[in-house]
Amino acid sequence: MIDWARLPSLSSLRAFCAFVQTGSVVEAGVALNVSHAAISQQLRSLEAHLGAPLFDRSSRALELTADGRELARALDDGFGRIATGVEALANADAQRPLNVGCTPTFASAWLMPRLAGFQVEHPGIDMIVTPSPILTDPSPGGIDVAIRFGNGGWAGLECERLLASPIVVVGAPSLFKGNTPSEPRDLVTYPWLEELGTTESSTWLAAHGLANEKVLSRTHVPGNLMLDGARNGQGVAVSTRIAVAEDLAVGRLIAVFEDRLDAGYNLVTRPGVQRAPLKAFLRWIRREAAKT
Amino acid sequence: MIDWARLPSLSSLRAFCAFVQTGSVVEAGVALNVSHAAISQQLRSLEAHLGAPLFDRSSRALELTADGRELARALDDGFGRIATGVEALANADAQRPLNVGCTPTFASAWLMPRLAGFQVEHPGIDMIVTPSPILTDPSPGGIDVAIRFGNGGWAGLECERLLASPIVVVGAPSLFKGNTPSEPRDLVTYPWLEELGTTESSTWLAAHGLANEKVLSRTHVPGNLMLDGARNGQGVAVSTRIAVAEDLAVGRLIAVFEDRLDAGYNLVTRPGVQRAPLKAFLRWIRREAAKT
DNA sequence: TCAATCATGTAAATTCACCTTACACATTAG
DNA sequence: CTAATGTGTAAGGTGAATTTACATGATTGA
Repeated sequence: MIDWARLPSLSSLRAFCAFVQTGSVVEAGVALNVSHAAISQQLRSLEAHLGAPLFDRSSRALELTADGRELARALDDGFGRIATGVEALANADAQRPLNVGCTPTFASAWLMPRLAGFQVEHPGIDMIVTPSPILTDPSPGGIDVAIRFGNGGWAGLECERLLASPIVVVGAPSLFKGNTPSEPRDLVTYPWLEELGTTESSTWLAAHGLANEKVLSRTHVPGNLMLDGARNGQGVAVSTRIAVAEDLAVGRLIAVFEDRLDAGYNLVTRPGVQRAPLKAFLRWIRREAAKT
Repeated sequence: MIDWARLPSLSSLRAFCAFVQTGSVVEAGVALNVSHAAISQQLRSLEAHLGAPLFDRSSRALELTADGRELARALDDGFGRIATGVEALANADAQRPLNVGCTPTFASAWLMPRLAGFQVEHPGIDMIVTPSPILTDPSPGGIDVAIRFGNGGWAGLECERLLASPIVVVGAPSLFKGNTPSEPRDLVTYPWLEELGTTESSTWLAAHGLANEKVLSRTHVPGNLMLDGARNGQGVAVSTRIAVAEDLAVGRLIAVFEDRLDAGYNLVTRPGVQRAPLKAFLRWIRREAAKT
């Protein structure tokens, strides 16, 4: 264990190290971006603290004493190791891929089509998109940012609205055969599709006073298949307007109900420091969202 | 060459290192003798500077991330090396013997008899006394302090009056046979003794208007033998009152002339920092001189 | 040999990084 | 549940470090 109290001020050690490396008080000042006077005083205070002369001041140019050279070696080693460690961290940090968590639906409908643009802008940053229907929290070394649907309120996380998007219930035109449901209750006569691990359909039904109704059928499918199924007319699905925007536009799906709630997709991050790649991604995705 | 601009503040690195070693913010504060809040802020600023999360703050006790552990290793190594270097220097410095330069006469007459007292007070400090008739300057790694006769004015050195002492011309009673000289001129009829390498006799004669007088004889002897010769009645010698005090007191020598000049012995040191053993010696010798 | 230049030293004023204080809040233990 | 413990944050204070301005002494070149 290091006895910090016995160490001289780190500034003075740094000044000494810089002086040794540059060979002059003036240049050491340049290296540390301070005036030569600052260096001069630090060197003096270092000598005073150690109680040993480090320089032979008999000529104009300072020369190291034997003691001084010994200390110089130690400092060069020590600070060198520290600098290396810090650099390594900065690099490792920049290179670890950026991990984005979101729902499979959002990933395929909104994120993936745009992601190429980000990678063109930031060729150095590798990415992992982790689609998962369940809420996975950002964690150090894991997910950097999650894109979640909802209206915030996740404890211990920072949340920022990315895109407002109403919840919609969709189905293929072939499913309704021109007989579009007009009441939520009408939907219980249709088969339902639901993402594995979620209960969005129940939640939606409950929100519309149909908590105890039994629907025709419920099919749980892996996330990315839910909308595929809906497009094929296999049932109705609860989704978000954003996720099905394209399908609605080309008429592949019909939105039979749309909730005007203050909900949407959010950027969810850990509070505190954000590493550089994450910051770049957040800047980019905010801009993309604003384009919509 | 280290790129100092890229390094985070050394204080924050130190705080992080202390935190790792102690395992808690509070204890790190204790180790560095600051408040826990100071540590907390430093850690935060370090994370911000590096742009990488170093801690998992999900529970109360901070836990290091993988990045954090890596940095911790680097810092522990680096600061460890630095601390070792500094310690080594402090020790080496304290152990190198203290080197005192003075004239042989002063050494044997004044310094050596008292030196035992110093070594009793400071058993850890080894000493070298380097008697030399010529002026040897204090230098790093060499003489720590010189004790010189004169009245100052040595360029580039610090000078402090230790003992006032007139110059005296002495001879053995047997030499004068009761016929003590009363005029400086009378002395040219006696044989002279002089320290090897010095010209004190000529200086003294010149100072008394006898520059061109030829004396009976001049014998140059190694320093410590000059007074021995004088005691044996082999001639007159120029010395200082201090150096012959004992001889005068017991009547072994007679001071035939005494100059009342502002001269005496001085402590001559290099300006700047003084290592611990030197400081102790200076304190001691000032006290000894004051006793006289 | 003399000024001109260059490198370092010093003093005093200033600034800003760092610290303390004080309070808040969360977690763990009893 | 309350108390004890550990960390976070804000605001304000302080001193270490820095700058500025000038001095000194060495070196260089005319």
